[in-house]
Amino acid sequence: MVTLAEVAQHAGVSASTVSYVLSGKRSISTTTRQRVEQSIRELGYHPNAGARALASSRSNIIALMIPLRTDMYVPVMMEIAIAVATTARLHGYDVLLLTGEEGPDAVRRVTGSGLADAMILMDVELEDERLPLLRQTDQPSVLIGLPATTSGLTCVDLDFGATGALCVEHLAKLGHRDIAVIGEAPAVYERHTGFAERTLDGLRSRARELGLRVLHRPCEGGYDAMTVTLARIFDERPGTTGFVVQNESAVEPLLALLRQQGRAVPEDVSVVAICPDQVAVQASVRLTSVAIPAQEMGRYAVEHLVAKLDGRGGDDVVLIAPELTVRASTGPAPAGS
Amino acid sequence: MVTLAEVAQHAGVSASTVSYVLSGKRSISTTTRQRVEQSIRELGYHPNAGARALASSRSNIIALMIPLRTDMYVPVMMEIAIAVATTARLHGYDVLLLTGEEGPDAVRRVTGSGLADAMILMDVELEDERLPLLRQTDQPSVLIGLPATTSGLTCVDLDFGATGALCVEHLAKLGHRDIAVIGEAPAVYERHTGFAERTLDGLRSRARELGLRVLHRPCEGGYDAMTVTLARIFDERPGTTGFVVQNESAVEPLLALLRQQGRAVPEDVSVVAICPDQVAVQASVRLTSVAIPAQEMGRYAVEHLVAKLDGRGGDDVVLIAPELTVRASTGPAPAGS
DNA sequence: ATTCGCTGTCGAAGCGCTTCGACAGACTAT
DNA sequence: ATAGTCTGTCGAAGCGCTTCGACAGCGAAT
Repeated sequence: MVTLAEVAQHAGVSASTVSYVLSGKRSISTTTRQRVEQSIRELGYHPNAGARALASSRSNIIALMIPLRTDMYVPVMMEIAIAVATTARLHGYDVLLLTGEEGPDAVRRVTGSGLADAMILMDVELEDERLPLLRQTDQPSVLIGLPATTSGLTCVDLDFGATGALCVEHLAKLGHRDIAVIGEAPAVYERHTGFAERTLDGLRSRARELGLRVLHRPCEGGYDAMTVTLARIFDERPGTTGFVVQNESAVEPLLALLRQQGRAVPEDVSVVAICPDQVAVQASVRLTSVAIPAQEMGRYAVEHLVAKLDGRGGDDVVLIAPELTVRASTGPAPAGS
Repeated sequence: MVTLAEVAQHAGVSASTVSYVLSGKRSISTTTRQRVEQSIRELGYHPNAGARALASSRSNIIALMIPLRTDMYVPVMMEIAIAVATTARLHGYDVLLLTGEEGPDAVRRVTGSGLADAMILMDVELEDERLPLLRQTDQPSVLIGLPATTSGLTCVDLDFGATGALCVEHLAKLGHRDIAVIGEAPAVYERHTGFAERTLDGLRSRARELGLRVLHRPCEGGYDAMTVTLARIFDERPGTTGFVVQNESAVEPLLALLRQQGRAVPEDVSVVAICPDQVAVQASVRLTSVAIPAQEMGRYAVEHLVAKLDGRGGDDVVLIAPELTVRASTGPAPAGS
């Protein structure tokens, strides 16, 4: 293992000079710099991460806490994780992967040990146990998601309220009057993750303004659950022609069942989904959808943290404006309805 | 930030004693141990990761290199990542998330800087550029996947050869004679990731022994590609009654198209998939499938590394035996065929 | 010619921990 | 009673780096 001292000796300078070449924190003459850089290359030197962290009290690592559950939003989480890792590298940071399993203890461990300089938390609940710890520590953090109170915190999320409103507006514009919302599994509402409620609130209040009727049904994914849910919906509101789906594992079952019942999409029934673009494009009908901006959230989170670690920027709640992409699953409401 | 020295002072012992309490590397009297542990709790002490890494040349971190691509096997990769993170924590390790983007440089960086004690590599190609580096370094590593030559390496993977054979055996036992294999996208074969070829080889040679006919067609996911592929298959082999699908994004399109063409599953046509259980269960027909043992691979990789870091165990190639779960998509071949 | 302020370099201290050798004291075996 | 063996604890060295203050050398300003 090559050390700073060896590089220094090889280049005929002192260790501190090499360090300054590396960090750029003091000016170094061009000739010296080149000589040092040459030595670094020749010897294949890599600074020791531990020593660096100890001396500078900076680990150049960002911790990313992902939910343990793999039953929901897997592609979204993956996309966020990859965006975080990629963006972090761009700024010279590495990413430590934590699972939600450890809960608040993980936060304590990371802040206490100096393992990471900052944290990104996903799957934030309204009254998340980790929040008090984040507020106490002076280590920067970003939440992906929105808790009940955000004072002293930095958050980024899709504006789910606006998303709900946007979906219903689109359907209204096409002449649909009776809207059904296929929501997340009941467990999601019980866990108080917030985004599902926010979507619903935004959707309902816009629907009220536009004079639409809304029926909301939580739904586990899969064919069996969807069969029951759909039957109930058409029972209660036979005139339903617009669907908003927020559960990606309900999308394909819904389409299959509608087909099976002889209801054509989009001629008889329109469907808007809130899901990653990939799901929308790969479905059996290309879905009009509002995408979940996973990449953008991941990138924003890292960039905010980097800025904060550099002494720039403050707390901040960013709600990303939803964008609705029209594809093949929505069309004018049928004349007879 | 609380340091070892402060704990030592608080407990009225020397710093080294506290260190030995923490590591258990020397015997400590019960009374002293308890006093120290008490102080640790009272002060909320967490050892500084950097200092520890520097002094012990052990970071207690395992690096996990995941592919950057999010177009394939996302749930599998996520499951592996989570299994790795969870298992690692169980053994006192944390996980550093690297993307494949950096390629061999990432390997150099990690081994050179002592950022991690060991690495797990996913998405291994037959002639992977990272392999020479792994062979050089004395840092333990595990590949998830199988390169062309495995000498001096540790690998774990599903036994895709046996998987192919198992699928074809199952169909043969049910009386199917004409089998079509829906493979991965052509790009996968060109990238030489190996598993697709191995599946095919195993499948073909078992089919030959059993006297079955096999037609193999690579296939991009999605409905349009599947439509073309399926048409060609029934064109060339109208008597095809058994399908083996290795591309999870082709599964649902295939089922939909078969339904649409009036071919009932499993009465007219049987389908075996090679995919995560979750996909198999959530499909519109519950699929007979061979699962990809993501958790098991992740866990094995970590446990092997931990053993190696503790000075136990050596190089080793582990191929996990496939298990076929019979669900609702396979049945006896139709009488007339 | 003297002073001043740069620029570029060096030496040394110290970050918080692990680990090695030393050793006091309590036992056991002779 | 003596030597030998443990057990439990301590002090000190050092891991490889960053960073602070010091300072030599130089050109610009007086």
